[in-house]
Amino acid sequence: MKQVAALAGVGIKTVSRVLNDEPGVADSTARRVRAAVSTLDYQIDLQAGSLRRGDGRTRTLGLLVGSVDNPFCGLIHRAVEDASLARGVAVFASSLDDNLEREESAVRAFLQRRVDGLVLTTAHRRPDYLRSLRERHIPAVFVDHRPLGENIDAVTSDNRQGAQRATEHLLEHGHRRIALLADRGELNTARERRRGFLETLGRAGATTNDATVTTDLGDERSAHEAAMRLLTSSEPPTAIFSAQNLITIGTLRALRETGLERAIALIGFDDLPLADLLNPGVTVIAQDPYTIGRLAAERIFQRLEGDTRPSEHVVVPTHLIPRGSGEIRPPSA
Amino acid sequence: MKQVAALAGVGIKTVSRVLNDEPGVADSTARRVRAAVSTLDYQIDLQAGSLRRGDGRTRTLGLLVGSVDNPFCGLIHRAVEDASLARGVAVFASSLDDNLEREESAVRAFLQRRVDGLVLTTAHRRPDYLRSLRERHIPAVFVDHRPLGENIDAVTSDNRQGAQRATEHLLEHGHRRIALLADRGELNTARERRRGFLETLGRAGATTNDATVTTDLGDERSAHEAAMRLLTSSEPPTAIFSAQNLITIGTLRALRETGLERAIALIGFDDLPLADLLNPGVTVIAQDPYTIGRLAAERIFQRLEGDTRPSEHVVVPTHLIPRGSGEIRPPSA
DNA sequence: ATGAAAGCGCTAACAT
DNA sequence: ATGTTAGCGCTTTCAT
Repeated sequence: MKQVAALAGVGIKTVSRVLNDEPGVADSTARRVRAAVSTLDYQIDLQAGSLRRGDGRTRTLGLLVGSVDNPFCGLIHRAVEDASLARGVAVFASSLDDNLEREESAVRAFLQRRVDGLVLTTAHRRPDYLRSLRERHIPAVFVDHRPLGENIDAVTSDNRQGAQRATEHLLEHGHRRIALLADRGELNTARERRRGFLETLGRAGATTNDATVTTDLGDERSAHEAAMRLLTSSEPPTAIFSAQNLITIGTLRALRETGLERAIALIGFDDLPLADLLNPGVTVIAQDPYTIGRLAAERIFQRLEGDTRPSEHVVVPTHLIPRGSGEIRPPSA
Repeated sequence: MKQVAALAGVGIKTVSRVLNDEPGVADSTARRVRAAVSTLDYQIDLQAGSLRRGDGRTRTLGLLVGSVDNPFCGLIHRAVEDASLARGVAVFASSLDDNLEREESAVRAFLQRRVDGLVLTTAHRRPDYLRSLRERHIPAVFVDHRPLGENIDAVTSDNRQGAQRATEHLLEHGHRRIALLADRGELNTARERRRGFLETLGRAGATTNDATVTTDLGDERSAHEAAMRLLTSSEPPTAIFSAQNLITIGTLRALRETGLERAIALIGFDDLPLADLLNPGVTVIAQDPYTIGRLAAERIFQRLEGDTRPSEHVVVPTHLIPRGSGEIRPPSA
């Protein structure tokens, strides 16, 4: 900046003013400064600026999602990016992998780089770093998974209602023996979905014995194994509710292998690309990850602009997309 | 840091030494410092440090990919993240959207934040910012799309060879009237794939008239329209080579709508999730985005460690995955 | 083994 | 309208 000032024949504060579009610079001066910037191919150092700036802002956000190579997370990421780009804010992205330590170190890395705010998915029930964030007045919004406790901004899908809807749909189509294949039990999304499932069954007067609940399915492979066990058992269910993306895929493969894809109903939580082109099409409870990310980013920026309203848990509705697999009726019906 | 020093009863340089694991601090002193850090919940400011540090490194990388919500890009991103995490480096991620201006401003945003290196996908043939990067000695590696010119590190798929392989596969199965549905012509990946396609046809003695080439298909919708036009024409092809992800999906929908999915062969460039569960399964030329990202990140870190070997274009092989759609024979055969 | 002082590139505050 | 000076939080350099 000193060099630019020298070349333009002005003081460095004038260069700073021009580059930050501050008022009080004559047009002719501004032009000379811009010419010098261009000649020297100068780029301002935002980091150095943030060190001295009144608000201390780095124009940087930290984003922690399940994994950056997961389509659901990709859309959240894209929404956060879109909202940030419009405000000249850059986004650090990291993957969580449902790993408690990874989460801690990712948040630490963000703090050490002085991000202005955080959009976080958490694997913790009560993350330790929440206190640090509050002390530093760094706004955080949780997406997808939400920690316990009050006073926390969060945006999630309506997991319970989505699971209810799926279960009702299967009941309406005559099923009574429905199996749930669910994610790791510590995750609150998984718990909410299981609760919605069991409550709906209970309300319909189905005994719990009618339902087989398998939890702690962490990946496609374990879901596949669990589904195979179910399908080859002496009393297989007439319908399956797979409460997560990868679990749905594992189940689909098992159905295909056993040739039961037209005999046993399936509804999956979360949409899959190409789900409509399969035969039968896969009925799903679709989430809206872009909206989740957008709302989370908007909340962060509101907080950064001084919004001090009480924190809020925003619940984004899901919707059922019937495509065939969820409309299969049980044999007896 | 001053507060930590005061609490621990040492000078601030000693705190700095402890936090950076520099030698020359007595064990007992280090313990006192760490206790103070913990009491005050202090996190070092890496940005401020980089301002004064000899190498000026920010421990930050910029990543620009097609779009962060694209599964291909997600895997590149994940690979770059994995390599960076191991080195204590954080990653800024941005989406390109095949937009020239967006690319320029993303790179500018990275430079203003003083990233140590860049992993870039480009929509330009000759990006202007290359000069700036060289002047600043900021290493950059291009992934997927590569700019023209020498002296550029890049990691891409073997687009030409992959297209050759797809075309040969269709020829071997008896096809002579093969249509190519391709991406925007400016993209060098698209050009390479078209070249591989046409060369292979030529070598087989097929006249160019036998091939219908449609280019500039930017998204799923336009691909769908082009495929519908092709399939409902008076002389439809007996096989289609769709040279990109979204184009394959658009083509699949068109085949499904016209009921021709078992009559006309299809090979897609780039794998699709669930492609094996469709009926028929979708034969593809699979790329290896994780490897592309991993090699790119490794190259960046080599450069940062002082490697000055000549730059290199690393070509990652593709492989054909036969699943049914590509093995359909033409009616006459 | 430890600390004091200078300075990285910028912006705030206060000149002029 | 423009410039000067101090100082953000750290690391470097050089003392002790």
